[in-house]
Amino acid sequence: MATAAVMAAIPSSSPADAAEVVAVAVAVPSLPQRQQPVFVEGRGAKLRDHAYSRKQKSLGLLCSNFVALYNRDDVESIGLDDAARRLGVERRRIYDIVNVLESVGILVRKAKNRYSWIGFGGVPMALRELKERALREKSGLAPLPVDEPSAAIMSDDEDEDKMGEADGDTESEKLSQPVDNPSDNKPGAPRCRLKSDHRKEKSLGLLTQNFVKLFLTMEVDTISLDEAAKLLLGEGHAENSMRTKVRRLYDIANVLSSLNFIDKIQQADSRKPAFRWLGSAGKPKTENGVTIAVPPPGKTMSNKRAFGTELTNIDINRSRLDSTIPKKAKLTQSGGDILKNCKVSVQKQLGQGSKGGFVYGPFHPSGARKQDLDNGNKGHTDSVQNWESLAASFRPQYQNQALGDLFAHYVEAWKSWYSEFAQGSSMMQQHFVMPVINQFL
DNA sequence: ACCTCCCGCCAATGT
DNA sequence: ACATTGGCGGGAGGT
Repeated sequence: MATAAVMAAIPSSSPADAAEVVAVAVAVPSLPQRQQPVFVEGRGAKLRDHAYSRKQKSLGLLCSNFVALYNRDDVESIGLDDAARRLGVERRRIYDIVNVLESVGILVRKAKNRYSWIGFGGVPMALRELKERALREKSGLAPLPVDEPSAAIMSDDEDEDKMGEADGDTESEKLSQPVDNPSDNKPGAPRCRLKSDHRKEKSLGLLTQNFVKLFLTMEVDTISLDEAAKLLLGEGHAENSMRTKVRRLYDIANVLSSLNFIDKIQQADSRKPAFRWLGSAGKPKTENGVTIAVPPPGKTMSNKRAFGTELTNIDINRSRLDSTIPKKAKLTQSGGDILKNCKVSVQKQLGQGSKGGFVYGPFHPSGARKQDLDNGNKGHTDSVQNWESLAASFRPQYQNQALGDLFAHYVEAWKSWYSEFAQGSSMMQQHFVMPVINQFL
């Protein structure tokens, strides 16, 4: 029975598809050689010319290709089918990629089968959001309701369900246990939106966010996957669910790794592999994951990552920008378009001056050119670069009238978007969204 | 032998 | 009823 799966694994893609993949890879300006799609020689010989290698199918590589394919000025909405076809993978895999990209703000779901490319510029805000939420949860403060909008970032604390598990196996529950969400139980909880969100509680997107939260709030910037799994899961370690959780974390780690959010390292002592958050020191990854030391200047192993720590240096005064928040607007068509257009314009604007001068910051997409630091005026952008400065560097560019106009819409879109899941606690948007946006205006 | 983690079945959701 | 999404874990590749 199960053999069918095994058999199917090999063929998987028709020669035509393979060709397409190659084409994409080649077409991409400069994919760092570390994850060249086509062939991974893997220094160990043993791979016959025709050999099938899972490395060629890794989520990380797929993510790199995905980014390389869509991280450009003219991308508009992304169709899942199209993506799958062009990348030569089954649809299922696209969901994996898209889910984590969305949870870190690089994409937004626009509609069924449709996503909008936000780009790396959307990351700072998403992470800030995440961190805030994480800290809030940590301090036991109200969990910020939030929900839905395709957007990511939904609350949830140490999702722990299914602790107990007493006695032997009995995996009885499974799809039973209405369980709703234990989280979100503040006094006078306005509304329990459970609705059997049970499924969502385990979504890859949520898990991704929780994983990232770990880095954003931990004192150390390194963690092994099973430590993470242990944390993310209650301590009610159900050896079984633990294994599954770790599997998922591997998936996530691989794509985050390909985005350079994190990288795999060898824990100094225990030899145990672990992942390190590359907060503000994005450096091109090397060959095959495992970083070759060369920590950027000022980077020390146990040095606590202070990413986004200074998110408070942003003034809270929200200038005019009347807060009418007209309607809800789910950031569907119109909203998304505005957003997209704005992004395109901005990038265009920024890019025109010095080609390749656009800085992605620490999370420099692996597919982007790496000599983008050549513009001397910025100085050494590498180590100093962090999202805050990235945001700051944007400001001067927006003095342009037309852009300013565009931004008004942009702001509007974000406002309504955020108000959507900030319903109830509008303070959130004042604390984060507004300040950030104000910076731009 | 253990670590990684791809693959695709099939249930939950959405239209 | 059909189409999308995507949890899940078997089990094979990698080391």
